[in-house]
Amino acid sequence: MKYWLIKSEPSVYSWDQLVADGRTLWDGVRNYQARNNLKAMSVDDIALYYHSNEGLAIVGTAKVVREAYPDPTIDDDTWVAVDIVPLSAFPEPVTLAKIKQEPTLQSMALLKQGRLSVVPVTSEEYECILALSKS
DNA sequence: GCCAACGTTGGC
DNA sequence: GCCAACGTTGGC
Repeated sequence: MKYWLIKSEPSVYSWDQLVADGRTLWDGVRNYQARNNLKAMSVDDIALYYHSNEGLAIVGTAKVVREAYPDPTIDDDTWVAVDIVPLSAFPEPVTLAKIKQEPTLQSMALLKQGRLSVVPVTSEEYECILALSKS
């Protein structure tokens, strides 16, 4: 079991939209590092769902239900997509500001590599964020 | 809306 | 193969 964090701009595809759809394909990744992270995902891995640009917070968790396959939105098998379903919505969104204040989370890939849209999360970081989401 | 960070492209 | 120029992302 691995943990990830995936970013989406709410104006493009929000958490609410994911919940409404029940399932979606995570496509459109055009960055090699992010692509490699997508490829490293396994079924049942959990991804924290982060709203970038607006919200600036992790709002819930999603589960990987299909491993990387060629991105159907582009005619180039360099790029891949995965399928995810919503798992649980956070009672309290965990904001970026909060993450920056938390000593345990200082080394998160989210902070180190701000521009990467798919980043790995350690189990320690995951547990910490989960705890913050309940406060 | 601005700007910093950083990945990618292309000329040499 | 290096590095400058450029484009994109995302926080503020």
